[in-house]
Amino acid sequence: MIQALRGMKDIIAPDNEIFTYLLSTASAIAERYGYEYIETPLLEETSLFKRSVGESSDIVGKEMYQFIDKGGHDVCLRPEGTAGVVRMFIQNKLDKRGGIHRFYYHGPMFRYERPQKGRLREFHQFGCESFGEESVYEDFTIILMIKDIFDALGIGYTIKINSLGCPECMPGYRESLVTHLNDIRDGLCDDCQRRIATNPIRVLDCKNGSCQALLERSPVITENLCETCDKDFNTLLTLLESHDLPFELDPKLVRGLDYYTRTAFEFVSSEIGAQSAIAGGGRYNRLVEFLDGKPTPAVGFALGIERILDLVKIPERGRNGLYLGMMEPDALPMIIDLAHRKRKVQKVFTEYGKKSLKAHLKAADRLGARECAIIGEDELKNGEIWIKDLETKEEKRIAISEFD
RNA sequence: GUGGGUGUAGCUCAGUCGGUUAGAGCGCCAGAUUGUGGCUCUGGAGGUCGCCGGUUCGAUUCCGGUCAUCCACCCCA
Repeated sequence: MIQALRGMKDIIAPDNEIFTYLLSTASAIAERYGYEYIETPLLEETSLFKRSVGESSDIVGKEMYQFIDKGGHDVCLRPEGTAGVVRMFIQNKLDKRGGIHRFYYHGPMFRYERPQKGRLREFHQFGCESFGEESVYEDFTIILMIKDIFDALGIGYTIKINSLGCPECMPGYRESLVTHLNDIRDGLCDDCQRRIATNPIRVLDCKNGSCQALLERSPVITENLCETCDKDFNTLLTLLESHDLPFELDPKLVRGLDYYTRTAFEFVSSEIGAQSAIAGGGRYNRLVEFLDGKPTPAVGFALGIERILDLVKIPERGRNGLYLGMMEPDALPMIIDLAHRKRKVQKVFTEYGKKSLKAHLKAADRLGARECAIIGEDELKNGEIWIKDLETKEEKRIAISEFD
């Protein structure tokens, strides 16, 4: 038997309904915030991710589905969504056009990891990217939008937030951090010793207990921000407070992707196991420039659909649709015609086989239909159809021509 | 990449200290006076006991390998 590849899942009942409900809910909210739908290719040139996500990241270093295509091009399945949207933004010269551009997207992402709860090799994200808006109020608004989405889906969360500074304050901080890290170098794990050279900021969120103990006296990023970054960060925190958003400061929150500047945040849930980040994002003012575009401030986020699937509370849906069946084979053509007519306005189930009334009712019930309409011997003779409302139990018999 | 758990009916799981026809609940199908769903009762269908190999007179059961899956580390949404 051929089965789906490791870490890849079919989205079937009951998840399929939650999946589409989630997407339509999130999309509707994004639209209200002025975002427009965008779709970008699943396959991109590998260098796009090397330059945006960062070669030092695990995602690019060891988790990409990367291969050489028949034309000899180094390509890979996208491991995340932001890079492709930024590429699209630049390629279409939207950076030169100026103004504000806001996009939302959703679709599959691919990372070659060991699967576990909340972590698949093919998984789905819903994300938003806002280009051209420098104001920290945009950072806040995007967080507010995520709140609206999770509230609409009935999902609880807390927010972890940090500021990673900007080109003005980050280099100075990085330098003092590296100095400190070199002092404690011998006590750090192998990974961290390597990170001092490649990406010292990442040492901060090392999960190794002994590293964390040594890091206690290391300089704190939020205490070393430049005036602008500090002011913005405080504005953001004040806004979060005044809107009752449950957040906690986390100076060790370093987004795993290299392109973030200033605001970095993560929405976490305590109900879903070790992979607790259900959404993450932040500001990435430098990324457009890194990818050869005109410097453009940007902020965005992505949420992991599979991670929140079990948390979504979907509104109860009652019986819906019409079930059509017959007890006399001669009536089948009428059923087919009627179904076609009815489908212009509602959901219709048709049964092609001759069945007892009891079997029809049972089938209609199981399908969740609201009405069960049957043509039997008597009805066929009189050009009528028998209809029962499965909820109110009301029954009636009317002329087929008048059934509409 | 590392560690641990699990693979028996469509689903959730029992069970076999190695021995004839491998079980339950749910689900499915059919009946319970002829054309009335959900509840109840009765009956029925459905399983190469993940796969390969070893030990044995004999393996679903023991051993090894393999694959899959789950959980955790790591990583991240």
